[in-house]
Amino acid sequence: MANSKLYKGSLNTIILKLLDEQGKMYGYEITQKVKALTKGELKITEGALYPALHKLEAEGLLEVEVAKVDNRLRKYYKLTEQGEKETVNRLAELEDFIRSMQQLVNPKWSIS
Amino acid sequence: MANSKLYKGSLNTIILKLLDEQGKMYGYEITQKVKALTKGELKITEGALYPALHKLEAEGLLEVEVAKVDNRLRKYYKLTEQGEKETVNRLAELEDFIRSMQQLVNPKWSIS
DNA sequence: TCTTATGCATAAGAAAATTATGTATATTAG
DNA sequence: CTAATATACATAATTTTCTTATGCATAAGA
Repeated sequence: MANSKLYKGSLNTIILKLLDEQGKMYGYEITQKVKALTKGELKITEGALYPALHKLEAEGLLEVEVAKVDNRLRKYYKLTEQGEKETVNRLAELEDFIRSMQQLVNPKWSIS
Repeated sequence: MANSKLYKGSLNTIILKLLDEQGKMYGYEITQKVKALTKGELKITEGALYPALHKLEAEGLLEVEVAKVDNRLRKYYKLTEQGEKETVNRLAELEDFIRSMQQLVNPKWSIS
């Protein structure tokens, strides 16, 4: 994997953002969605994802709903009310961060 | 600090990039430069910076030159030949990463 | 029938920060 | 004059957040 060491710290925000726009998602679905959106550039490993989901749930930002599809288990996660508020803050922070990174690595880029 | 948990993994590349364009810099100067470039958004802590510089030096990407200015010590770092090559690769990787993050958090943004 | 895909989970270890110190000199403000 | 801030380096303890390696189980495709 190319960017294996790069996205530390932003995984939680990515999860929140995806749930915010998709309504509800299950773990495996999240890994596939990220892979698709970034054209394979970013791959979320299960070892990172599941603990992250559990932690966000423990923090009260997510809630779970278990479903059984095709005899296989799925755990759908969605934002709680508190989760929606936090998503706004964390997304703003992440966007600022991305802007800052751009400023550092390539000041010629502009955002429109 | 706002983004304290966000820039993990990219510090090394930021250091390399700055040294690439500035020629040589010393540690404290790097912290100030990053603060200035990002308008205070990103603050590199000394606890992160100095070990990172030492590690990059140990990897053969940086070389040091000690100077005394105003009776105070300064350690100027600059890229080795190998460091310049690595900078190209790591910068490209970081730029890809930034693009991917944008794709995830704000697909409406475009880069020009 | 064997591999790949789907779907969850956790444990061990590594990487990369934060936080808290420590040392020392120079400058600025009260 | 003296206390606080800025400059300049460094490291140790701890925490956070990943990677890697497993493990279990069902479904689909070659």
